[in-house]
Amino acid sequence: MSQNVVPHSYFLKENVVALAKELLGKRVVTVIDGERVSGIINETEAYAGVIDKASHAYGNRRTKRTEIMYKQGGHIYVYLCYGIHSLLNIVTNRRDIPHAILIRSIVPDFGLNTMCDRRGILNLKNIANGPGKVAQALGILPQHTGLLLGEKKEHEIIWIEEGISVDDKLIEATPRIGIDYAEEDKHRPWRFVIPASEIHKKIEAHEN
DNA sequence: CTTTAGATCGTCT
DNA sequence: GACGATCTAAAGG
Repeated sequence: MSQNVVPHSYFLKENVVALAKELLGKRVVTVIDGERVSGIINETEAYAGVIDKASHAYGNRRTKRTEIMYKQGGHIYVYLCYGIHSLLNIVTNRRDIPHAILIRSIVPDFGLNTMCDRRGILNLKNIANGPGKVAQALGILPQHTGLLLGEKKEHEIIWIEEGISVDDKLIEATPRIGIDYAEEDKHRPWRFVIPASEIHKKIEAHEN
């Protein structure tokens, strides 16, 4: 069932922007609280560390919170935003290069019931289309910071699978969301999106 | 459909 | 002490 797992070494790649784009179409899987759920990634943002004013690690900022970003690629960084929302990031690049990719949206393809329970009943279409919703649907919390992709810890595990192929022409690149403070870096087109409808087509075609 | 306000707390200044 | 890599409900058009 879990063939085509992407090894965490995949996230050692240097180009975080290219990597964020490549993540589209891949599948995130979690087993947390004994519940397995997964979804196809359809929106990401790249955060280019030291040189990127939108990044928590801008200017080589090293604090207790950002320390995880300086580990090798493939680690999980979960940021608590507005005191309420957990945001799921994957650290990339080699040790001491604090790059990260924010997963902003997934199209659920397994464990819909569990996701609905975790989120509270809502429009199925909007169950994981936003960074806070993604983490909540997957059962991810700030305490999961430090997990390495594919490595089980206390019966909890998160990994990435190849998922589905995506047509490059469907990918839209836009400025990142919610980073007005980032001055000249706020316009960089480092957010990548595929319409959820396109993912649905692929998922259905695959099942038939 | 769009706009707006309120929730809520760890982190850094 | 201020402020977020956000979401929702409610109110208005």
